[in-house]
Amino acid sequence: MAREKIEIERIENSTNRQVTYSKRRNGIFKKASELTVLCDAKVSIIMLSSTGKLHEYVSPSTTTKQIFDQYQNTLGADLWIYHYERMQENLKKLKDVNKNLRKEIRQRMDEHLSICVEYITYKFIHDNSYDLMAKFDPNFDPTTSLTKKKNPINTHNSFHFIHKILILFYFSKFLFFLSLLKFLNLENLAVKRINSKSRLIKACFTFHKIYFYYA
Amino acid sequence: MAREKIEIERIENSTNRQVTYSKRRNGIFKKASELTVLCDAKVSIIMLSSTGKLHEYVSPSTTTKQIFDQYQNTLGADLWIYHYERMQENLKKLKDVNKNLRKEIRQRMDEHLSICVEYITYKFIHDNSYDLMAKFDPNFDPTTSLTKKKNPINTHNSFHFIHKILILFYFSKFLFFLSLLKFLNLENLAVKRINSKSRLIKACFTFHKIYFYYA
DNA sequence: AACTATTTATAAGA
DNA sequence: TTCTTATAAATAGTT
Repeated sequence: MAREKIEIERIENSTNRQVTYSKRRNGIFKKASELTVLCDAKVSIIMLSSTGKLHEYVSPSTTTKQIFDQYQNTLGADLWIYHYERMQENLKKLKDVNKNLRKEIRQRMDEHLSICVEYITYKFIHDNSYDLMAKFDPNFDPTTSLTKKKNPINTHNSFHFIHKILILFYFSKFLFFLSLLKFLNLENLAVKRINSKSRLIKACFTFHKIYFYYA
Repeated sequence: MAREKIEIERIENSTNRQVTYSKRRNGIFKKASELTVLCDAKVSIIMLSSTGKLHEYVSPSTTTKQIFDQYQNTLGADLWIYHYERMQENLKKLKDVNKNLRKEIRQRMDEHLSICVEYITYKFIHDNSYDLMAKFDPNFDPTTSLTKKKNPINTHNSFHFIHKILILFYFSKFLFFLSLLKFLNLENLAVKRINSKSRLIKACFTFHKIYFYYA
């Protein structure tokens, strides 16, 4: 469209190419502008020159991003938005899960504890209670009142027996703790604490000492 | 550029407008195509007609999205990508936190348990042990061996005393459980379980019954 | 969709 | 870059 007809092929002369780029770019933008007005259309043009420069045209009253968004929506191929929204959902779900986890730690601990305590208690009592009762009194009768006979404590015969019972009393508690620790997989802790002579195992040691002293 | 010159203003005749839109659209796309070849440029054109239809031109060997991405990068105003990446980071962090939380539940339970058991054990023993010892034998001497005197069980005087000791023995364990439950804020659980007659509280009831029976 | 008179765009040169 | 201008290309109105 000019002094000479040119072939539509890459212009090898760099200067010439840039001049043509500039002229034709303006021509296209002008045409786009006219189209916008004449036909009430919206146009977005992005151009990247061979030198890496960027030029854009966008119809007034809109933005390149708006038009690109509408382009993607219309195509229904907005993988970006798809992933973005999926990620938002995942994020929300994870936040909720996280919150619930934190909230439920205490609760789960309690549940676990209650089961442990219930089980080990039942087992310990079941294993030991009636045996002990029977051991010391095969004819044990709960209807017999102790209050009728008082203070047999000071008799000589009673003394060592009291000691023995007390030792069993403490030792059974010690065994109970060991069972509890074992059940809760805290044996190693117990061993460690024995070595470090913490309060718990100092107490256990006390029992231990008494028990082996008398046993 | 034709039979008549037209003013650049909205074409009111709808048919006319659509025809012009079609012709000029093709003209622009052709020009863009020529520019792409002549000047080694990349062009993206999105057009939205007044009737809502979408048409696009994009230089061969690229995509509209690629050009739009480059447009955004070049502008340095890619808030979308910014948010997307921030969200990816958050997602990763949350996943890690979540994983660690799950992993640490058991550990924390154990830690909590060990502290509870240690504390309540120490406290119970500290509060009760020596009092009980002293109560039954103010002159209690741990160096005295019980093994020297055996089987005082069958004496009449011993019988009710044995019962009393046994009751204290069980009751102290019962109290210990109550203390433990209370310390672990499981009192309500205990009450509930009593009502539902579970194994744990059946056992506690057994102690309870014995205690009040003799007390 | 094709035709064509006319306008518009632009290649080369300044 | 801009201006000029000869000429190619685009297109408005018509068929």
